[in-house]
Amino acid sequence: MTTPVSPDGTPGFVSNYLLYLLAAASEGASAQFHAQVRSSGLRVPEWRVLACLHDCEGAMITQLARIALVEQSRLTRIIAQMEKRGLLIRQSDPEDGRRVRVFLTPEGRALTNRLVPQAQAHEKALLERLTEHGGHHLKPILHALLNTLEEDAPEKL
Amino acid sequence: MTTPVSPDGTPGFVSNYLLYLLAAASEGASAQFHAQVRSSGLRVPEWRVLACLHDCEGAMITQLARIALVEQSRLTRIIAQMEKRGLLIRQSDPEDGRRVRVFLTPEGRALTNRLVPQAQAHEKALLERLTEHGGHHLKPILHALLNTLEEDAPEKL
DNA sequence: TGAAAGAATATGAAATTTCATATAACTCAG
DNA sequence: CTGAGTTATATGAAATTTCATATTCTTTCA
Repeated sequence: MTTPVSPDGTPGFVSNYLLYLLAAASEGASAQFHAQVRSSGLRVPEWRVLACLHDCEGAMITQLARIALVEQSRLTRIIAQMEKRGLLIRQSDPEDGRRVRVFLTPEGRALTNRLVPQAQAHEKALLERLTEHGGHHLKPILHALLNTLEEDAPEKL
Repeated sequence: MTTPVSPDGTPGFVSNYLLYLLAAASEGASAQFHAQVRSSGLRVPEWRVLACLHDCEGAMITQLARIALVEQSRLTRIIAQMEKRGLLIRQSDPEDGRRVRVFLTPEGRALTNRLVPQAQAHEKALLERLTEHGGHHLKPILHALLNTLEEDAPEKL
């Protein structure tokens, strides 16, 4: 997270490189909340799955993988673990037998309903600390970036 | 990357959640360039190490880990692999025998000097596509975010 | 219809990552 | 100058991740 500068103080390439800034911002901004996630007994991708299901119960593995930013075969195993733990269940789609739809169990939903407000509170606090520095620009510009990226992405919905 | 919406079209929590936007933006923005990295025979953390060394030859493992956003023991092994491949060398610091300082080999430097301009070109292109959407705000606000995070971070320099 | 192509998920096996801790080197108080 | 505390790096072992591919089901279209 520390801004890297050369020994002589020259700013260098990395410290102002967009992809570094994005990765560092994502890591840094997430660090505190992710600690809360872990102390709730979840790993980050598991929390992401729960958050996605909060919005989209019954989503397919592939959808969840895309939204949770996790590779599909990895997500399959994560989902399997979470099912064993009783956080969610898989159900094959009667409309299309290839699809597996994922649903929260009551326990999973309870955990999700505890974490989502924590996430929102954390977000709020973070944005408030940024107001003096144009914090209200942040989300809009990230949306713009994502939209721009989707334009030319070979992304199958 | 796809904006997740509920089946009924309700925007949902995730699609406007800051930490999601940051992670998705970072992933999405990096995807194309990281493909170039891999086709140069490097994995992403290896590229990050090279980029850091480009700015800070002779950095310590711990510094590199922090800047490259990689956990220390993992970086130790990545550095070992890169050394075997002849991209860099380790040298223990005569001032302080605990420290290991890392230097590029000519081969490593050549690769770095090929990739850094590619990274810069990619960044430039991306920012240009964002100009209509306030792209010039992006880097400043990310810097502001990082600064804010550093303020209260227990970060040892 | 039924064979080929396409999609969604699962899985084996190798490689990597993580976590805790070991090792080695330094600092400093007494 | 000695030992407790600290810092930097390394490492063992378990767990996870990756990559390629298998499996299962669906769609297409000749």
